[in-house]
Amino acid sequence: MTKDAVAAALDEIGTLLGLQGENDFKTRAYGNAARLISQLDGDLADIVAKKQLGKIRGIGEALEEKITTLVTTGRLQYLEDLRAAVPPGLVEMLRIPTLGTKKVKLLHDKLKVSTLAELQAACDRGEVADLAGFGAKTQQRIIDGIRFLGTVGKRVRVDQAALVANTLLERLRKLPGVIRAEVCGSVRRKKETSKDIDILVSAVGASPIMAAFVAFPEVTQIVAQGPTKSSIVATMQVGGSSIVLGADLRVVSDDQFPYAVVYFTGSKEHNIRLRQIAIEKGLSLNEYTLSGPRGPKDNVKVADEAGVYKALGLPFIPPELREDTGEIEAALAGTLPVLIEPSDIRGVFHNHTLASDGTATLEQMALATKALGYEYFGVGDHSQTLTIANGLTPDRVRAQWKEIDKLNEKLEGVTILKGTECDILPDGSLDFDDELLAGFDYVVASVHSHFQLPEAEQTARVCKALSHPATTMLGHATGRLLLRREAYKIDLDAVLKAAAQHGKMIEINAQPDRLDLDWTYVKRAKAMGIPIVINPDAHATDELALVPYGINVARRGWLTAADVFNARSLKEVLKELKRRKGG
DNA sequence: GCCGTTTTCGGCCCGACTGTTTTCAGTCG
Repeated sequence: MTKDAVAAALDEIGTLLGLQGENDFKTRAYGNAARLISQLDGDLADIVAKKQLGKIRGIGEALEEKITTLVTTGRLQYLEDLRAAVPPGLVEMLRIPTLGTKKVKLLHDKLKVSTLAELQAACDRGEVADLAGFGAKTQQRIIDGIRFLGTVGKRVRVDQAALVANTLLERLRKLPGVIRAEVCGSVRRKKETSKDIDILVSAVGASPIMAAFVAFPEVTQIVAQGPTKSSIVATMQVGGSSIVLGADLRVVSDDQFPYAVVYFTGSKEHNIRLRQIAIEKGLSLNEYTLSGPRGPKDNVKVADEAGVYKALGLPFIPPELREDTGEIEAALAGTLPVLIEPSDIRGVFHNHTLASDGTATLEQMALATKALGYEYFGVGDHSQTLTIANGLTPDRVRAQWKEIDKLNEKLEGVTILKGTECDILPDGSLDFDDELLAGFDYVVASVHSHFQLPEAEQTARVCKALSHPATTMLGHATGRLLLRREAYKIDLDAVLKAAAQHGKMIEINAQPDRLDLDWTYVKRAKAMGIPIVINPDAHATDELALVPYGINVARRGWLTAADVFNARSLKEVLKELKRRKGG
């Protein structure tokens, strides 16, 4: 059973226990364990086999036993019993905003509702409003919640969230009285998807800002509006589709801003660790202040976010690392990585031109690459089998090589590299013969077909492609399309092992709907010494600018410039590619 | 459920907002 599957099972146990009225701390322990497992470094099966699970802070005897059973047998009677005892409709009800486990349990116990339809009917009859602790407004919120389930509360991609967040941020910055304003939350931590937007503002007076905020043209619903906090739903139309996303605004005084920006950037788990460190120092950290044991007169005053970390005895921790996956320990030990920056990138390898399914010529793409300040443009058009994307036949490949040689004589300040995005065929072989493959500067091997293979076959297929001497790097390792298509079933830990064994690189595909390899595996790949390549997979000149989305993933995966192959200069890249070809 | 320089019990981060109460529980982050 994979980490994600184990984590999902633990999360489900926590939810089901909550719906049975189990105490919050117990249910939270399961949720916490789910997070620990999903973000675990190293191979879960190994850790289980070596009985090392109990050493993880937050996993005790009971969880170790349940996780071990899940990993070794693929099932857990305890979970199946819970599923049998709790109607699945109750879990669905939790997706309604303002409904948590306690209210759902009460609705089920008192009104005998077990499905969304039954809950809707009970609301229509006015029965919910009559329940103790409920009322007319709560009933209306539930009715609205059921109606909006399809749109509000869904996650959106980071590029979409950033667009809405920055639109609101720019409007806020123009308001009179606003001193500092920042997007916080998962958008600032550069997570691949976001459930909502958090914006923090410091100002002299909060109420005019709140009033202006809820009246912004993007605001389609006001969920809550208080003196310092408001929640709204924002809607924006982009390219024919609409983005619907919740946004919270908090307004604080300017001396509270540094503490608040830490607090609202999160993650929640990171904040809890910071608060514990404060307690160990006899201090108390909340979103407004860092106070000492004798109250306000002991308050530690700082000017900015870095000052908060310094006061806790820590170096500044970049937002991308704030997930409580070891960054606190690294900060305490002084071993935080110097994360890669967009400006470290010197070129790109995986891109398409008009020759396959791109929209620009080789020359246009190369010049656009140069305009971004890069030294090399690697073309990686599709290979012959991928006819739907106009994959290149061997003859067309040789013609493209000639064109590249000509362009390289003519162009200044940018060099075109001869690459291919070569299909990994169902049996794991590559889509060109060895002689042709040897003529490329490098080969990006990718899966574009047969996504439904059983996990063992899919894994063997990709591992075989990685063992091919011509393969340089693996493209989009899981084929996932965020929020649209699941990753194909594959044992990524086995793939990483194969890459390490054969000395191959792995791509971070920077397309915002891919961001594949996922950051949790990027971190593990680094630990295994696997070089990472950040590729825009550009099909048009403007898509070359997607590289920063890949940088986000690299930073969340703790990568430094030294860990990323295309942070190397053209000279170094050519030397390494030549070495790999045995020359 | 977990955890331990208050160690096998009794805590577990903490504040804003809402809706229901008339002092607080639930939800959310």
